[in-house]
Amino acid sequence: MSTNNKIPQYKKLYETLRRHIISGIYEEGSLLPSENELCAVHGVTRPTVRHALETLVQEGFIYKKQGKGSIVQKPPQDIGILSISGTSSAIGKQYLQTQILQKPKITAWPDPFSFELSEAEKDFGCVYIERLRFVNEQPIFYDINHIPNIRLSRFTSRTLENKSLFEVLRNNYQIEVKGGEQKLKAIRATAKIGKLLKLEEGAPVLYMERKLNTNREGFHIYSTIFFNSEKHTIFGHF
Amino acid sequence: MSTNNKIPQYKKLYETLRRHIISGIYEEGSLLPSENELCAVHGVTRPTVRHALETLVQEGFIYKKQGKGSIVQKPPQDIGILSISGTSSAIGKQYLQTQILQKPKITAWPDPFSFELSEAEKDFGCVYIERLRFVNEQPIFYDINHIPNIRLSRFTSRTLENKSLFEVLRNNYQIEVKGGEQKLKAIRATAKIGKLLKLEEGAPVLYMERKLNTNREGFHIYSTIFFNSEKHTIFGHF
DNA sequence: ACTATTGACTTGTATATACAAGTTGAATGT
DNA sequence: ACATTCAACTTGTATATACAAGTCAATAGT
Repeated sequence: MSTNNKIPQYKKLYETLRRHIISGIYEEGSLLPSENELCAVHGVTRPTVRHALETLVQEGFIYKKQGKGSIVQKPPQDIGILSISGTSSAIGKQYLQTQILQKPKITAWPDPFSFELSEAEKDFGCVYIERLRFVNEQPIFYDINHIPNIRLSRFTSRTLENKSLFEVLRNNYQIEVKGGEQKLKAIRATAKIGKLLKLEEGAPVLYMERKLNTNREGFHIYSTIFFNSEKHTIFGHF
Repeated sequence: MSTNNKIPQYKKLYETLRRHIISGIYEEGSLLPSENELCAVHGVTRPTVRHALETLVQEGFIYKKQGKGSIVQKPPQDIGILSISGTSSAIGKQYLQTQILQKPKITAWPDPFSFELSEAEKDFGCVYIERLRFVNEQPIFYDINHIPNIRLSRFTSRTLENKSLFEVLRNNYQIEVKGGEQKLKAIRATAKIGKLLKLEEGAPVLYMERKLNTNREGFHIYSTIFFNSEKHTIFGHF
């Protein structure tokens, strides 16, 4: 079979439930099957089921209530990461467009680099991507990404247009973002940033640098983000 | 006894280990006793010990490595919440001073309020606190806090000067912050904000609104923060 | 002197079971 | 008609056990 049996059962169950929640099989606010039902259906014991559910709780897909059950939540965009909350209306994916300014390109790490790199990361060089995102045709989000070039075959030829970078990494390379750290600042737009985000020079811009951890040890995603917060807000769960 | 036995064992063990880590009994990078040792010492079984350790992992106090053990990390300031990272040097608590602009004061909720309130929260009114924080005598952090006035007896008479609000809530009211959501913006300093943070009017200021969840259901902490990011950065884990 | 293997540790996954505690709706009693 | 009790669910906590898999140092073999 294609889905290897080396994957632990609790993780398989987690993946299944996660897929179901994302695909909308369970309505927001509705109950998941009870733990005992899940045991019966998937042929595992309750601790295993609970392990899977705990992971879903951690990532915000469900919350639990004793005596009641596991309640499905509106799936967050990403774990603890960002979503954009507009002043006008909720931003569905249809309104968010992504333009690739720099296609994935293999290069050396910038020197100096804002974060400290592990040895493995230094040795392999990195993949570099620049994107500009639009909400209702207005540029609001300019991000520069550095990803270590470790076991990312054919990554540079993948198209990221209007796709989530995280989803590509997850689906094609089994890389999952697990958390990370970030630095935040409010800065004045430089001429370049102002031009990209259609702001006058000197306008306040939200600036962030982030280092994201993944399930691959020593493999981190580094992003620098410039955000036009004139009409929109960055919204995050944690 | 004073420590009630209704507290689950895994939680007692968690509290104990947490206290030990914070007090510095375990050096950063060193190993915690193995799971089996902890079983023997505390008279519980491995799943119980593992439950306690999982909680510590989630909160960033330790991380685990299969075959090796549980490794102690530099305790984070708070769960997923903020710390301040200076340009000059690491900021120890000795350099961070807090001035209370508005002592805890019982009042009605502002109307309108940035976040939606639960019924219970609306009914009870709130406690209002304003603080200004200094790093090396420079003001960098102005925060406005609203806390629902539910079972917070004698809170208004407590002194918060140079104490963590979270620690007071945790130690005196058993309220633990569990996560939350936030909105981020970069704005121009108004006259008032500029004066408080010693910035010229119009200078970029990092603005955030946050709603923090706690272990008390329906009890949230609401904060509005203005941050002077001229020389410092907000640093956060998630 | 160097390499490979073994064994004793560690954490990770999983089973089977039991009872406590919170929720809910149906049955019961007034 | 209404309130109370109760039974059948739910998740929460905990025990006891087993084996898999990763780490590391001592041991044995060359």
